[in-house]
Amino acid sequence: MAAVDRSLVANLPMFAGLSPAEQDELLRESRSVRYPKGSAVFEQGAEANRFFTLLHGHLRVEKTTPQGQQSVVRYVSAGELFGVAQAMNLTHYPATAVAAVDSIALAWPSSSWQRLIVKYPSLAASALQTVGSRLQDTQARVLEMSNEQVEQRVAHALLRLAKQAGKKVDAGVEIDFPISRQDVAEMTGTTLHTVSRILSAWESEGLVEGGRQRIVLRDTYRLHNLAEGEEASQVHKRRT
Amino acid sequence: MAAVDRSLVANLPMFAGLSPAEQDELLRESRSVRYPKGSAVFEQGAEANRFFTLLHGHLRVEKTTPQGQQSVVRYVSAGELFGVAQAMNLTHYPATAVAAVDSIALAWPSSSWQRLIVKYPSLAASALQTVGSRLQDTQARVLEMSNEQVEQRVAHALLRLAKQAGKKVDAGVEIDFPISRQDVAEMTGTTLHTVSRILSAWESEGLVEGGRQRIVLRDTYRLHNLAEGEEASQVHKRRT
DNA sequence: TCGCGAAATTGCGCCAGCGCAATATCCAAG
DNA sequence: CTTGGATATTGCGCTGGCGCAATTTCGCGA
Repeated sequence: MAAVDRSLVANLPMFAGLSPAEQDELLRESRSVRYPKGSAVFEQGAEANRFFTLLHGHLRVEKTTPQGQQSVVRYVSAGELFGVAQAMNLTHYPATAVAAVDSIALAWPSSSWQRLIVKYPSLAASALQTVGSRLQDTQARVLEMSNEQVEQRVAHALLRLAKQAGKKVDAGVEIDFPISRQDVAEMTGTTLHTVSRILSAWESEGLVEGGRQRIVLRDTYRLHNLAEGEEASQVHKRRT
Repeated sequence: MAAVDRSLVANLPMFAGLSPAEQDELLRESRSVRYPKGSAVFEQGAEANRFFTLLHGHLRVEKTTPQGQQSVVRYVSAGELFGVAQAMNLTHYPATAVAAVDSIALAWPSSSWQRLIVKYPSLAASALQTVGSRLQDTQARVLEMSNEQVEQRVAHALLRLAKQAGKKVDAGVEIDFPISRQDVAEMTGTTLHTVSRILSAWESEGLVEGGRQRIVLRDTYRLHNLAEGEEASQVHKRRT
């Protein structure tokens, strides 16, 4: 597809440790693809015939149980390697990736994976690290869900989102893509109702600023305290 | 240490795809270490200076939060590669591994990892697959904790344990290592009280058979139903 | 064999958070 | 501008499962 210049990708993790010539060659095997907001990059259960690096935008990765319940697994930001199912010996994608905003990704055929990692061992290292840090994150989430109250989990989730995709604005740090209360609920294992209540309470305390599909963190310090359980906020105590 | 014969390890995942000579060489770089029941193979936060393959026994991998709450991350069974923190670019172990029974592991110095994966690319593939399937498991757990009731989660946990470390006995399938109610609670994100209540209820329905640090599944079929939420058991309805 | 400590059981009361439902608000399409 | 659908807010009642605590059971070491 559209030719992508090496300079655009040279500092992506996936291309780290490769010579310019090698980077060019790797690039030549890829196609760049545009994904309009709301479209799926791949679907859970579909054959895993490509792997990707996100050049621009944000993806929401979600998983649906056989019973039909959905959860947001994570968000992918620009630069990340994703869809490497094949590398873990999965023949099918274990989740669905949907563009949260208009996005662009580089795609390689999965069939090249074996050949590529032999030729460029740093690719395997890159993948291992990607998968490893995802494992860390996911385990952290399990710990949170085991040991923390809903309010703390929501605080953690927002802080993580802000870190990963935060944009500085006057009011504070804004999550750089549209995200609904429902999405946050699916990330934290609760309901949109509870998330809405919590955010409303926080808003009235000046911790965050809400909006339709929009969240701005105004006081990350206090949110941090909340996340660590150092102080409970007043969600349930009605103002008198 | 004690010389380990190639024939003992040839069919471990880690040694798959290597020639006998290569297997021997890999073996020569390792030491085999005995871990008596209750002893730690490595501790969370310690420098990750070795990686392992478990030859015999079972390990419990647990993680403690800064606030001091503990969770059981998983159990390691014989044959598995573990402690590969270094491969994911972690300098310290993210969790503690404790021998649930007397166990034996092969240990390599982490410093060899880089050299070994260059020499034996199949090692990287092996690690990638190990980490990948752990990621799948962990994500499955997140889904469970988001969408399922405690009872279903406990059922899932037991079934997974039985699959991984089940020993057939007359009464059914027994988990092949000592496991307390507390352990199950820490795997499912609940309290030992609740687990105890659930197991008691199940016992009186003939689903399982309990004991001190001992669980036998008697009716995996009905447990499966429970796990999938097809039928709720009668934990709370007292018999009249 | 006894005694101690870990493991397990069980009753009771409470409350965080869910389910339900009504309403409000916003955005995009026509 | 209007309409319809998605998104968000909020009140109310209920309950699953936790916290607390008393008691029992079991296995191990002396």
